[in-house]
Amino acid sequence: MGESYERMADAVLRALVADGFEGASVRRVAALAGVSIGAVQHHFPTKDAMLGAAMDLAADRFRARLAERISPDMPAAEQLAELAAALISADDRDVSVTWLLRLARAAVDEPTAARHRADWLAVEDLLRRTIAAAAPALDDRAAAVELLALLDGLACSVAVEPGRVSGAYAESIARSHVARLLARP
Amino acid sequence: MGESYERMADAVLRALVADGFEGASVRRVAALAGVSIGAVQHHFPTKDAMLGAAMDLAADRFRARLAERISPDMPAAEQLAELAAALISADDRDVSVTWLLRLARAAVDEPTAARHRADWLAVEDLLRRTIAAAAPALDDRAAAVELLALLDGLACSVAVEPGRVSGAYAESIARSHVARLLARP
Amino acid sequence: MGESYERMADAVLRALVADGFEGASVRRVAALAGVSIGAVQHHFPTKDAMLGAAMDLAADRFRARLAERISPDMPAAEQLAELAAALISADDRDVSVTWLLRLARAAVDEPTAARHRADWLAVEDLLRRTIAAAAPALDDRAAAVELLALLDGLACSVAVEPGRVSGAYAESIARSHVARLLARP
Amino acid sequence: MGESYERMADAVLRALVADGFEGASVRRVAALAGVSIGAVQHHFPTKDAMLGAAMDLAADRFRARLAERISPDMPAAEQLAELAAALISADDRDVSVTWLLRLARAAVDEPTAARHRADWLAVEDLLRRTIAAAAPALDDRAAAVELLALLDGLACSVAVEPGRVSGAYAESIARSHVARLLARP
DNA sequence: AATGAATGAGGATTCATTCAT
DNA sequence: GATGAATGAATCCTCATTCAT
Repeated sequence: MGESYERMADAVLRALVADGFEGASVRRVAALAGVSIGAVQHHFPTKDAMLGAAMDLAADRFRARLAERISPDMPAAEQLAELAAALISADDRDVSVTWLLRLARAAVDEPTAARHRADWLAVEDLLRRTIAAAAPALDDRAAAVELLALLDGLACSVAVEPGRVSGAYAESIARSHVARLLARP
Repeated sequence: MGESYERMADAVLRALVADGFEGASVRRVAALAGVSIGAVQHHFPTKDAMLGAAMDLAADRFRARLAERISPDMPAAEQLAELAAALISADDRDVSVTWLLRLARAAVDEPTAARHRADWLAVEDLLRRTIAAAAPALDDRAAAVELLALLDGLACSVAVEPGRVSGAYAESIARSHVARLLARP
Repeated sequence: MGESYERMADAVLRALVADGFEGASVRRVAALAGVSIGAVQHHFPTKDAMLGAAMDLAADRFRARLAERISPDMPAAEQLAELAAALISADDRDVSVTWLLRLARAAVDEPTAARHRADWLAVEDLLRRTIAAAAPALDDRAAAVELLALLDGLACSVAVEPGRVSGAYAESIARSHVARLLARP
Repeated sequence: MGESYERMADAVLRALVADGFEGASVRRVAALAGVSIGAVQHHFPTKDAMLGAAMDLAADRFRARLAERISPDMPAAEQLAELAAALISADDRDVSVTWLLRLARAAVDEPTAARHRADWLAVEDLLRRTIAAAAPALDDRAAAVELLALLDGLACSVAVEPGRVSGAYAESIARSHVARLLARP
């Protein structure tokens, strides 16, 4: 991809996390990356492409984090707990803020919504399969939807209100939820 | 307040829900409300005032909805279930989208964050008190935080991915969660 | 219309005549009119509107010129000769250059083409009626098309090659053509 | 010259005819020719060179057309009629539009004007000599200027208003004009 | 001969805001 | 209470051009 490409994508992410979509102007990104405006637009022909690259970068980082934590050799129950903890993204504000910004944009921008739907369908599916493996008797669909919604909500709380809900507290709640879920009769 | 004031505030809300903060320009609001630009700025001296009015309008509508559903005479358990159902805002996309937009903005804008924190602290408190009344043996803090996060997540899902999570499905999940919560040993 | 509106439209015309469409940028027009960029765009929301206003201004000036020269009391033959002389626009380079620029734009821009066609159909019609009045035996259609094409060509020559075809020479050619036309057996 | 050179020059012509000078950007030409931007600029170091190549190409095509139609063995009267018909360029919109674009540019750009003047002086001269050969008694200068202006005007009409003046109608008018010219007492 | 990165100026347009009416 | 003129900064984007490969 080239060195400066990544520096630019990272600059977009920083601008996004610092000031939201309003702050992610081509000018500011160029300044943050230390390149010319034209250079930014050479790599990202349109602003949507620029934002998309930032979203992809955040997704990549999130997936890398996930791969670090979870291995296929773990018991399914443990995998589920780790998955839950990872989805809160408590330790990486960049990822959680970017995700939240994309979520809000998805509510008012159809292309973003399409990508968000595809991603979240995949995450729901992953949760379902893991739940089914760990507790075959459950209604895996309902359990997955509930768990994913809970994790989304917790991620929002940690990102915006760390004073009310700390990352550690959110993680403990998520782990309790998973434990209770797998213990259901 | 005047008739045109409300028409303008409603226009802000519509612009916000249609296109997010980027679409809520003074121009567009004036066009949507069918008044001149100057008229909008006569009532909302600054853009922040304009957005604030929209947020207040959304909050008012949400509170009205809540008051319709819940009466102090209900049993606490029933109050909790109704509260949960209401917080999903499944039947009023305007409210849920506006709330989501404000949430995302709170992640990158401190004044917005301050107002959001105050509101959500109050909601958590309301949930805690209701939970404490309905099931005194529980850890009301943890239960309230978990429930609120779940409802936030469900509201997001319904607003952005109604195909994956319908309003009715979200409500059934919320009611099951409350039922399980109150049934804990 | 307002005083500054006319000053702006005139500035557009000057920019157009000085440098063609490439020179008629909003920036330059604002500078030429001595107003801010925003002021220009307050009156001309889009660049096409700006150019259209300039075209209209040129058309107005041309019509005023025409009205000065021709009165309904003149004999039809004299009217035709005056009309021909006026259509060369030999004495107003602004008008002839603007007309030529619009003609070229009409070749590659459909909206401009539509307006040009409507105008020239009307001019052809005026010529036909005048020819029919002055020399009823002629094929007025063919005579009008030929005369109009000749005048267009002469106007181009005078505007671009005054050294080869002076305004006076062009007018004498046009008058000879009209005289020969009306003398046809 | 190379194969790709011609493909590029042709792409410039197509871009020019499709959208005028504004559409003839290096980018668009590269896209139309299916080559890289750098490739275009390798052959045409500057944009003016690129436009010049397109003009030359159009001139070449026009000259080829002329050579097809006219031979030195024809009677002068016939040569004149064929010359007139060819100058309308009724059957090659690319040529007539390119010529019209250059004409308009000549009105506001001195270098273009210089080239246009040289070309048109040559054409006038050719017409004069042919007229002098066919009808020695005429004022060849005036006749040539009038004929050339008529043909220019007809070419414009056919290029921009084919609905009002078809190519065939323009040609018949031109031929009548020549016939009348040569029949003058 | 051809490519693509990089530049920086300039394009039109939208924006929130001020002010006089 | 309402209007519309005016401002100037900021928006994204396209442009022609240079340079290293």
